[in-house]
Parts: sequence; C-alpha cells; structure tokens
Amino acid sequence: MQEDKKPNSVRFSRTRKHHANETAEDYVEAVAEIIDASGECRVLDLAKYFDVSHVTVSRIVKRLQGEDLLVTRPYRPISLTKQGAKMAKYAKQRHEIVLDFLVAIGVDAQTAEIDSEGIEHHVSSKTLAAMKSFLTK
Amino acid sequence: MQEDKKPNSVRFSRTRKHHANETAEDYVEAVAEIIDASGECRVLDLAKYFDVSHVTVSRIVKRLQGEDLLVTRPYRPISLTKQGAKMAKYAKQRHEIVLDFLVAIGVDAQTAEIDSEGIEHHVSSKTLAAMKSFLTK
DNA sequence: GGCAAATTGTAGCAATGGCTACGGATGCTG
DNA sequence: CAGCATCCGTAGCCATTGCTACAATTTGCC
Repeated sequence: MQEDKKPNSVRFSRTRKHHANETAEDYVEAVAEIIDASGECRVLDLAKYFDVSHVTVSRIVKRLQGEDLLVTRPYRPISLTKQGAKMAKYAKQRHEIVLDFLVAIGVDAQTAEIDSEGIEHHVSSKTLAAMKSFLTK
Repeated sequence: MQEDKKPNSVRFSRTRKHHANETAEDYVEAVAEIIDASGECRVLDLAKYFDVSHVTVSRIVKRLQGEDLLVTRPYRPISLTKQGAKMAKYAKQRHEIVLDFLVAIGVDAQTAEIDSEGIEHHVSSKTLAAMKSFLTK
C-alpha cells in the first residue's frame, strides 16, 4: 500500500520549470488570440494583454523564441512556430473546456473567466476528460 | 459595455506576489498537517514534503516568519501563528472541497489529489461555493 | 563528557519574471 | 525628407525559489 511512491515535486507544481511552462502556454495562447483578432502581434500588445511592462514581454519572447515556440526579429511582429501553434491550440481548447465547465456548474461568466485562467494550467488530461464528459452529459 | 475595466493582472496570476502567497498557503497547510500527524514540524519534514532541499525550506520559513505566519528559532521546530493557523484552516477547507469535487465529477482519487494541489490556489470564493453546492446536491 | 550523526543555517550561484531609465528603430505626417 | 511619436531593446536593479558546498548546532549513544 505504498501511498507515496511519486515525489511530491509531482504534486506541488511551484517549480521554476512548471511556471516557465505556464508562461509559455499563456504567451503562445495570447499571441494566437491577438493575431486572430488584429492581424499581428507586437510586444506592446502582449504587454497590454498581460498588464506588464514591455521589457518583461521582450525578455520572455526572447526565451520562447529560443525554445522554438515563436519567431520574431527586432522591432518586428511576433508569430508562432509550428510547435508554438500546436501548444496554443491545445491551451485554447483546455481553456475553453475549463471555462465552459465552470459556467456549467453555476459560476458567473466573469468569475469563470478569471478562475479558468488560473486553473487551466493545473488540469490534467484525466480531469479535463471528466470536465468534458460532464459538459456533454 | 466596458468589458475590460479590470487590468489583466487580475486574470493572469503569474505574479511574484501571487506565487509568494501560494507558497505561503502550501507551507502553512503543510506545517499544520505535519504537526497534526507527528507532533512537530521540522525543516527537514517540509523539505521531504515538498521534495526540495532543506535550504529552500529554511529560506521560505524565514520569510513566512517575517510575515507573521509561523514561528521558529534556529534549530528548533516550526509552529504556526494565530494568523498562520487561520490561513492553514482555510487552505485545508479549500483543498478538501476541490478534492472532493474532482472525485465527484469522476476523477480518480490519485489524479484528483495531484490536480487539487494545483487548482486550489486559483479557485475564487464564488467558484468554491459552486463546487460546494454541487457536492451537497 | 565527548564523538558522530543528523539537522539546520549561511554563502553564493542560476533561472525566471517583475521594474525604471535610457537609447536606438521604425514609421507616420507635415 | 525631416522630425517626432511610438515601439522596442539594453542595462541594471530586486524578489522568489531552486541548487551545492560548507559551517554550525543539536542530539543521541557510548
């Protein structure tokens, strides 16, 4: 009855790596959304989107470019790589399922929007499946 | 129809302040749990609990002591302040509701345990109320 | 009491993500 | 096409949370 085989690093996601991945997901999702809405995505668009300074965006964009998630050149718009687009697609799906699910259990739309942003990164595929199943029921 | 009065810093919780608060909640909850289980809580207990080095724990404990959430002295056990105990109590309640809720919608216990750790910090009181209401239905 | 093991603290490094201040590019507009 | 506004990059600061390596304290055992 070994109940603790897995290290708690699996349970507790307050790790640099996990956070970096959350950031990556939020950014590619935002880039996709902004391009979809306005045709192109600039550093300042992301800065406004996340309500942070352009400097913070700039550094993160550079990191994500190094991770082959997005592409840009100095003073140029930002676009997604194939890999980035794929991540954005999954992130969006997850986001929408969580959002719809929260609304389905009676959370008001505005609160659901806020909470789903935080929750989406912590929902495993199994939990996501349970939410999806709940929605189609 | 101003749909974006609130800054996105409210929606996107990837902020130092928010993370620091998550850490605080996880730590006070862990301290309460460990004391409850074994009578006292030491730095190494927390290190094992979170699967991090004792150094990381030591520094965070020092910070949380400064925030009046817990009390300790060098080479001595850790206990909660009144404020820390209150935070631990609410964190535990939230944790349990989220956990029970996930199980209720069909997530297996192990996955629910993992996901609830991540989700609990992002659930507003409104969403928590919706979960509670779902459970008692 | 004293030694050894276990525990905890300190020093110092890295990565991530906040910021302000400043300077260089780009692009619009007269 | 020149100048100005906007956008973006760089330099350099801080906080948080990881780490290893080493020092200090406590504790248990002989």
